Order: sequence, then C-alpha cells, then structure tokens
Amino acid sequence: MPVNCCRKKKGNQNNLDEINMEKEITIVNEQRLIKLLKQNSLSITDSRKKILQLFLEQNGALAHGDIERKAGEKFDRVTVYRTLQVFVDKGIIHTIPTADNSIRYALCKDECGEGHHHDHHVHFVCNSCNNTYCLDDVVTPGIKLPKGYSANHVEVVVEGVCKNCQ
Amino acid sequence: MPVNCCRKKKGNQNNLDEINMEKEITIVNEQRLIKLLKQNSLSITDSRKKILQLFLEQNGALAHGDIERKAGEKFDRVTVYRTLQVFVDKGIIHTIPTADNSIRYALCKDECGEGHHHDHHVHFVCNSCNNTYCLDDVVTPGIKLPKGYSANHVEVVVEGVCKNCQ
DNA sequence: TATCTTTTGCAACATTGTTGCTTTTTTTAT
DNA sequence: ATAAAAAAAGCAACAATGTTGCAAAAGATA
Repeated sequence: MPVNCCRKKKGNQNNLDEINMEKEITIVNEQRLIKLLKQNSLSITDSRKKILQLFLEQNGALAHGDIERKAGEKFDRVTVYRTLQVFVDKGIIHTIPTADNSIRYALCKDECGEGHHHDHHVHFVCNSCNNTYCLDDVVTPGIKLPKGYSANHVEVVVEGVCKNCQ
Repeated sequence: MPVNCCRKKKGNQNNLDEINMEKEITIVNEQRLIKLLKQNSLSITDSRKKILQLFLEQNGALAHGDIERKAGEKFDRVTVYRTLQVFVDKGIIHTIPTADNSIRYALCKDECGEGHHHDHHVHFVCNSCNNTYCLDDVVTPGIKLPKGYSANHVEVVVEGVCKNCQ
C-alpha cells in the first residue's frame, strides 16, 4: 500500500527497521518491486522479487549465467529461465544479442508492455570489463534497405571501451 | 593449378567430365574450394571443402545446426565446430549475432584476413523464412556515442521481411 | 614412398536450455 | 482468517549445445 518510493521524504525509514534489519536499499526496493510486479499483473513471489531486484540494482545488462550465479543458491535454474521469460513477455526486460552466444537481459523503459517492446536504443558491449549497457539516449538510426526488404526492428550493438574503462 | 574460375570461357568444362560425373557445379567449386583453402594456408580436407562449399552454395547465413544437418552425416560434430572456428580465425567467414542465441555464420568478402575482420555491412533476419542475409551494399551507419565511450565495431541486425517473402 | 605434421573421430564431460509432473506458495472468495 | 482455486516453484529427467584430451587417420613434405 505505501507507494512512496518516488516522493522525497527525509528520515522516515525508521518505521521499517523492526521488520527488516537488512540494508536500507533492500527495504526501499521491496516496495518498488511489488509495485512493478503488480503493475504487470504478476503474482508476487520471492524469485521474481529477487531477480527484478538484481536488474534494478544493476547498471548494465545481465546474462542468464550472471543471474543464476547471483540468485542461484536460492532458486532453481528452471525458475530463473521461466522468470526471465515472463519478464520478457511482459515487457519488463528485453534481450540483447551478443556475438558470444550469450543473450543478455536489461530493464526496459516504461514504454514497453505486454506483447510489445519499444526499445529503440543502442547497446554497448565493453571489451574491457565485458559489461553490456543500454545507451538509452542513443537512438537507433534508420537503415535504408534495398528494394523489397521491410524492417520491423533494428538492433544496434556497439563494441568498444566504455566510460569506466578508458 | 588451373585457376580460371573467374575468367569467362565457353564450353571448356568437358575435360572434367570423366573425373566426376556429378553436377557440374560441384566440379567447378572443387577448384574454387581448394584455391580458397590454399589462399588461407589451410590444408585441404574433405570436411573443410564440404563446409566451405555449403557457404558458397548458400545465399544467406548458416547456423551451426544447419551445417551439422547438411554435413553432419559425413562429419563429426566436433569437426564442424573446429572447422567453423578455423574459418572465422582465418577471416573466411564471420559471425552474426541473433536474438535467439544461435550464432549464424556467413562468408566474408575478400577484405577480411587472418586476425582482422572488416565486415561493415548490415545483416538482415527475415521473420518469415527465418533466413539471415548479409546486405553487402548497406553500410553500417556511424553511431554518435556519449562522452567517454569509444567504438571498435558496430553490428547492425535488421529484422523484418525479406525480398522473397513479401 | 616414408616421415612428419595436421586434422579427424571418438569418448567423455560440461554447460545450457526444455518439459512434465508434484508440491508449495500465492491469490481469491468466502 | 480460512478454505478453495490458481499460479508458480522445485525436482527429475532429458535434449541440445559446446569443450577437451587423446589415439587413429589423412594430408603435407621431402
């Protein structure tokens, strides 16, 4: 019920201390996680909260393996597969193709919904730290195709060295 | 030695008829295959010839699975993996990342060589026939990256409906 | 043709992804 | 709050994909 994750309030997190003594960030996110799941008419389960949290805490994209490693001790491999699939279907995360045959997943911006993704940004893979980032502000360019071809979606993946690794 | 695959001559293929009664195209390619392998200082083996032939005969790109199916009765799975790896290393073929986690391979144009690929064209995946094509004439656009990022390579994959499926 | 080098096939294994079914958890309606 | 219904998780078994070491076979070299 208390959905105040976006409104600034100062020093009012103490009422939650007795419920959960873990890091503050966890508590804050708990609200956001539940809200996000409800918005997508998904039932609230531990694995969905945990995996969604990984994405919210993560700057870049996550490969299935990453998620399995970070959440795998608590959850079955199959659950991770199914959860990611549900998130993709609902438009919560999107996939990023990479050259090494390991699909990465990253959070969608709010325009995506069930059955329709609208991620028109460029993806960046750093050859140094091997992270994958969504460059949300870099819009995919239009591609002029030969006669007879029509495009549904354009995916651009740039490889190089990221901001942090220069 | 007879390296005349590119020069036009008329009606001179009969001298090969007694050696191999199979389809003409096979004979012609045999010369080309050997030439190509030698150019890349690779030893001439049945599997390399066969797999290279698949690429030369194929308009679009091939997934590992395709190749295994088409050449798999004669060759071991491991050989297919190793052959593709060698071809990529030598700059004979290049990889195309796709959203379904199945890397495709396609022939490189001559500018590629050992250790350096120069494939600057756009790739096209048809949602109807599921083929992947190199659009050799469509050059990858320049992408303006945020401050701090530097690009080594830009990969563009367009999804849509191809010429043949419209 | 004999020798040396490279490649292949095989076996075994590791990783990744899928499916069916039972148990557990979550939701919904009392 | 509780019981019934619905959804999700876990488990096991399997399928597909990819890797490695080594012995046998094929190719290159002289």
